Amino acid sequence: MARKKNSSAEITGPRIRAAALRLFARQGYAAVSMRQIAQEVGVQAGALYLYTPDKQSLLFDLMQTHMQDLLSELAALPEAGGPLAALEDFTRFHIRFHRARSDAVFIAYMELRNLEPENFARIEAMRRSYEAYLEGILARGKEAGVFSLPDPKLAAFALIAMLTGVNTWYREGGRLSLGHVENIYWEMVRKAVGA
Amino acid sequence: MARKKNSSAEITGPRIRAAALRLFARQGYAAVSMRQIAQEVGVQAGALYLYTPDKQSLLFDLMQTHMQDLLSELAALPEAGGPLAALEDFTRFHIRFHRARSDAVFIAYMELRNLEPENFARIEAMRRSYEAYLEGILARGKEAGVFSLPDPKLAAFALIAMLTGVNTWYREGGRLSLGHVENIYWEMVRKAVGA
DNA sequence: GTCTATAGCGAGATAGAC
DNA sequence: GTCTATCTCGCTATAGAC
Repeated sequence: MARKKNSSAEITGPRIRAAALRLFARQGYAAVSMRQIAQEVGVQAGALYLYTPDKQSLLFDLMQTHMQDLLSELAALPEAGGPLAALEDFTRFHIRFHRARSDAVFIAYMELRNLEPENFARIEAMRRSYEAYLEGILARGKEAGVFSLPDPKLAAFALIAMLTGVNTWYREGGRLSLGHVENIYWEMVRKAVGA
Repeated sequence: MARKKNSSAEITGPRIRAAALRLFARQGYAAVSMRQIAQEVGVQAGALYLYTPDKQSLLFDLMQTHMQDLLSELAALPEAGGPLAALEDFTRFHIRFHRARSDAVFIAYMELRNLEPENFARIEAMRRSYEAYLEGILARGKEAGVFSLPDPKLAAFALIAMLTGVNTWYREGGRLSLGHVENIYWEMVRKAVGA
């Protein structure tokens, strides 16, 4: 029989992380107090330290989990036929994944400077790995003559920035559905790489 | 005869703003203390309050000045012949302007959430005005049949995000000069709008 | 596992000497 | 115009009761 004495206790950890994610995204890591997080969860501030050694670790956990999810979902994408199909899959995946986790995306970009050097290096390595995946698609497409682009590395930076930018303006229930947005951005991406 | 008694005093205001700009960009508004700013300038914390009523006003001044500079330099761009030339001018202007003020750009984007509602609204209005300028170029080009793009508004968002992204990776003395980067991005922009 | 209480610190802002 | 000194507040993190 599974332990069940206090079911609410067993989900306090995830609830703390969820509250921290929301608050860090809205106000910024430095501006959020542990008391605020505790209040959001419905516990006292001291209780948080049963789940995290300190505030910095809480931030790092959120960012690390986010980047690990990103890389593992990317790896789970079905194999595409050629560079053009792979680029379309990447484009649609990037928009959907980032849109679904706008708080984590915002934190992973904005709070890098609040990480201690060692933690920063770990997150950066994962980010570079993600960029390298796209750069690989672009380089292969260029070699195969499918894409026409001057510099795969810069193109990867440019496309990722462009696609992530959807998060700054897209709102549920607006003029366009996310599927429609995907189509429009995919058309711009396809043209930008000369395909 | 101009007042000259204490020349260092006359430049304390600008030095405070410069120090705040640097520190806010590197550590974030909430993480920077007035004492830190004062130390950077070489005065005591209390002296800062001769130049700003409080910390929030200091942040708002920096952001407002930045946006005003952006809009006035944009307005000072020479008239371009057609939409294609106007788009190229905008592209190169955006990259150069933002690259030259990366601290202010970072703050203007990241610290929006630390502004009081009224201040936020003022900065947002200026940002929308800048976006509208690009959207106008794109809409005119689309109507004239020079550009082929599905949605001028989304294209404006996408291109601005893409161009601003240069700031996240470009470093002086790297593989490419800024002029070279401009050329590469301009080629991607031109293709993306189907010109 | 959560609470109350608090230690220890540093923050923003102000008062008054010079 | 700048300094020193200080008020008041809120913060992170910990101790110990339950």
